[in-house]
Amino acid sequence: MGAETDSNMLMKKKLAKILKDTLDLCFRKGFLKQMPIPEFVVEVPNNPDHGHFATNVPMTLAGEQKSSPRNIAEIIIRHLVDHDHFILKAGIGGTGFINFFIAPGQWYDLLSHIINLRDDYGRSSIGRGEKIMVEFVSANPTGPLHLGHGRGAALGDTLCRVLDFSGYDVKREFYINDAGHQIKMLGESIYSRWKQFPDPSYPFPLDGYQGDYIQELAVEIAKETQLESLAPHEAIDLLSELGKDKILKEIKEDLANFGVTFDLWYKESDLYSSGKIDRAIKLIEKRGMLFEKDGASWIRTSLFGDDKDRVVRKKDGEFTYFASDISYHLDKWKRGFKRVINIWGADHHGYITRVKAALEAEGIQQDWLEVLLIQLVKLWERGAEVRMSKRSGRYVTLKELVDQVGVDAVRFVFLSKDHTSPLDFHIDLVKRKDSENPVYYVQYAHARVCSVFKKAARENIHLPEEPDSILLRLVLDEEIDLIRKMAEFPSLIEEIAGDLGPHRLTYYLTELAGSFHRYYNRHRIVSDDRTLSQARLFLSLGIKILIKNGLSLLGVSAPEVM
RNA sequence: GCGCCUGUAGCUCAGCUGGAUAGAGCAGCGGACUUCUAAUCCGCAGGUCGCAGGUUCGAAUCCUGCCAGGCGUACCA
Repeated sequence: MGAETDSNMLMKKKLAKILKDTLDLCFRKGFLKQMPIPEFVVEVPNNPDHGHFATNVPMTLAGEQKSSPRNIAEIIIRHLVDHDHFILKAGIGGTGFINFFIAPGQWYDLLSHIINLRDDYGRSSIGRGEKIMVEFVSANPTGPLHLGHGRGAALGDTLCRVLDFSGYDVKREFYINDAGHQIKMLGESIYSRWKQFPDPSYPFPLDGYQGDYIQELAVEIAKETQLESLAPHEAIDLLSELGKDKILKEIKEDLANFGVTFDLWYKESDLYSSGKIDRAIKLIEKRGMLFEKDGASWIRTSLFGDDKDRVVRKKDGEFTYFASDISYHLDKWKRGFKRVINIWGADHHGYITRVKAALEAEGIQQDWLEVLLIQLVKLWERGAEVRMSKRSGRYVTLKELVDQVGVDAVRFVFLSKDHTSPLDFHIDLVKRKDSENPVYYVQYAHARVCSVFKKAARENIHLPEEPDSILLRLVLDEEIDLIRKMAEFPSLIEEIAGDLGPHRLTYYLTELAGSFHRYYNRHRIVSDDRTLSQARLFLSLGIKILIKNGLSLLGVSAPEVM
C-alpha cells in the first residue's frame, strides 16, 4: 500500500524532489553558490493564473546568494531536472515565486489511480503501526452527556478514524470516574428524591445533582428493588451502584447512536481494586518524589514546571483524584503506547501541567502526552443564548440535540470549527434541512454524482474497468482543477494526523463539493458524445470517492439519494 | 496577581504553520429550472485582520506590551 500511495499522492513532494535535484545540479555546475538548501514550501496558489503549484525557493535563497529572487528563479527554471516531463511549463511570478503547470498526463494518471484505490485513496502507512491511544469524552457517570461531550466525542472519534487511516494502531478509551465522592453524591441525590416522593420536605444534599433524570432514576430503581427494606446507608450504596450503571448504559447508547465506540471503558475503581494506585505511589516514593507534610502525602511536581507540589493522599488517608489520574496514565505508559492524546474540556486546562509534571517525576517525557482542550459550546435558539448550568441541572443533552437535528449535521458542525475556539451552535440554522445547512451541500454533491450515474445507465453508457485514453478528453481547466483538488486529499490527511485539526477536512470537502457543483452547472456530464461522457463520468466518480472517503472520516453518511 | 484560550465582513467561522489582490457560508440585493436532482449555480455589496510597537525581501500568521471576553488557579471530583 505504501508504495502505491507514494507513486502519486505526492505531487508536491515530486516537485520538491525536482527542486532539490535542480539545486544540487546548479551547485555542482556553479550556476549558484554552494549552500545548504533552506526550508521551502510547495503550495497551491489561490490564483489559478499562478499555476497548479508554486514555490518560494528563489526567495529563500536570495539573501545567501546575494542575488535577486527573480534572477535565481530564472536560473532554476533553465536547469530544471525533470527527466519524466512532469512539468508542462514553469514561470516566474510576483517577487520571485516559481509557478508550475503540471503535464496533463500526470493528472490523468492520478485520476486513474484514485479510481483504482477507491475507499483506500488517502490511506497511508505513515503511522507505521505505532501504538497510539486517544482518550476522550470520559464523562462522569453522574448525568447525561451534554453538548461539550458531544464536541469532544466528534473530535476524538474523527481523530481516531484519521489516525487509523494513516497507519497508526489506534486504541480509543473512555475513562470512567466511578470511584469516590461524586458517585456517593449521586446515590445520595437519588435517595433524597426517592424520600421526597412521600415527604417533599426531605432535605436534598447541598451539592447534589439537580437534573430531572435523578427523579426518573429514583422511580425506576424503586420499582426494581426493595429500597424500603434497606438501611439508609445500604440504600444509598445500592442507588450509587445502580444509578451509575444506568447512566453509563445511557452514555454508551448515546455515543453509539452518535457513531462513536470505544475499545476500552477503563474504570477508575479498577485502579483501586487492582492495587495499581498503591504501586504508582510506591514508584513515586522510590524515585524520591514523595514527601509527607501536614499529615498528607505530596508529589514534587513543582520540580517539573508545576506551580506547587500536589497532594496524592489526603490527611484522611484517601487518595486524591489526582493520584488515580497519575496511576491511570502510568498504566497507559506501561501498556506500551508511544503517543497518547487526551481530549479534555477547556475547564480542565489547569490540570495539564500538573499531570505532565507528575509523569516526568516518574521518568516519562512530557511530550508523550498531548492534551487537546475543547472550548465551550454555546447553544442559541431563536436568537438568544440558551443558558446552561450543570449545577442547576438545566442543560441541553447531546441526545436531545441529535434527536432534533440528526447525527450528520451535529457532527459536521462540531467538526467544522477548530477545537481551540468557542463554538456557537445555532440550533435553528442547523435544524433546517435546506441549503443553509453546510452538511447537505457536501452530501448533495455525492447524491448528485449518483444521480448522474443513473442517468448514464438509462442512456446505456457504462464505464470500462480502466479509463486508459478516455481521460484525454478532459481538457477543460475546471476538469484539471478538480483533479488537482483531489490530489490534495492524501497530504491533507497526513497533515491532520500530525496537527490533529480535522476541521480542515470539512472545509476541504465543502470546497471540493463547491467546485463540482459549479462544474455540473456549466457542463453536461452525460451527452451525445459517448467518450466525453465516459471521461466526465470518471471524473465524477473520483469526486464521489473523495466525498465518501472524507465524510466517512468525519463519521457523516454519504447518501445516494437526497 | 499568575496561567491557558479567543479577538478576521452585520452573524458563524476558515486562512494550508511567514508568501502573490485576506476567503467561505449565512444574512442583504439582483439574476438562472422544458436540461444529469434548483438541497444547485451566476452576479453585486460588505474589511483599520482588537490596539501599538518590533523581527525581514514579505506579518492576519512569529516576539513584546497593552485592551476586551471566556476559563482556570483545592488535602473537590
